[in-house]
Amino acid sequence: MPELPEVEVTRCGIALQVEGRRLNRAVLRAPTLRYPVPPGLARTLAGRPLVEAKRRGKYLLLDFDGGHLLIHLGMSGSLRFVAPGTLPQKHDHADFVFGEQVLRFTDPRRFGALLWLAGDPLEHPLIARLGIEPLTRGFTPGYLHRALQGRSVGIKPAIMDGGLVVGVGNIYASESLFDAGIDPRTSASGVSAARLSLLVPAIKKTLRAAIRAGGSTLRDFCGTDGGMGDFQTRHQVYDRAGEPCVKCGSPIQAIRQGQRSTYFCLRCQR
DNA sequence: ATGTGACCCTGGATGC
DNA sequence: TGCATCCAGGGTCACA
Repeated sequence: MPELPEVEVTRCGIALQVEGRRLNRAVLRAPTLRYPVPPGLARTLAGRPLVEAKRRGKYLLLDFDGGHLLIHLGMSGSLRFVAPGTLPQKHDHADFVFGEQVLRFTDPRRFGALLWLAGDPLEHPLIARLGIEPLTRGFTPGYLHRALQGRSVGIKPAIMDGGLVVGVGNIYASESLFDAGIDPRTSASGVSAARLSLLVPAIKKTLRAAIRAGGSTLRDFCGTDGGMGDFQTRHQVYDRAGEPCVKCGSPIQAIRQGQRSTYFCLRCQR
């Protein structure tokens, strides 16, 4: 589920609910997710105030007094506030208790991660090599043009490469390329500067729209109901194979690129 | 350095 | 109903 917008909405909900509060207790039920969960993590966290909830790419960085809790949601992870005393279900791997607020980590596929970083999080190997944040001023057509020099891979897998730009996942890569009218199979270095000047705003627009839509359900996320809403139900191409293109009506194509599904319109994307 | 594929894990959908 | 197969929004790693 989680692409950058959902991670950002999650970060925002955590900031609103528990930033500045003390974590009384953590319950870790899974010894291993994508990586081993540090054995002493619950003890490490107990009693520390949460200074700030940050995000880098799809990584959540919860800055506690004296260290950083790094959380990645993987493909199936989520963080929800649940009422105290709510019984954990099968895939509820962690609870972070802030007084009456219980933040619960759920991840059926266990591709997520919980790590404790005592040092500078920006120097951690998982963070250090990440590319630029797409919603910053530095992410420009010129930046992307330089980053794609000499890259022969398709433009779609290229913009999903977290070493170039973070947070553009499989859904929004297809959506952004549709918005910009670019064929996802075009080699990355072969996309003209003029078209990159369409693509960069398209990526920003797509991500911002998804965050806003998620933001409209923020109260749900912050409340007890846990529903994060359906801010990704309005895809133009993703998961719409064979259905008519919203612009021209021709059937949406589905192909595989690098073991991932890509959706696009043959007529609108060249 | 870049590109490709395997792999991590569980569950849901589909087909025989 | 049961079983096999494939697919899924993430990312890392080994290897050509």
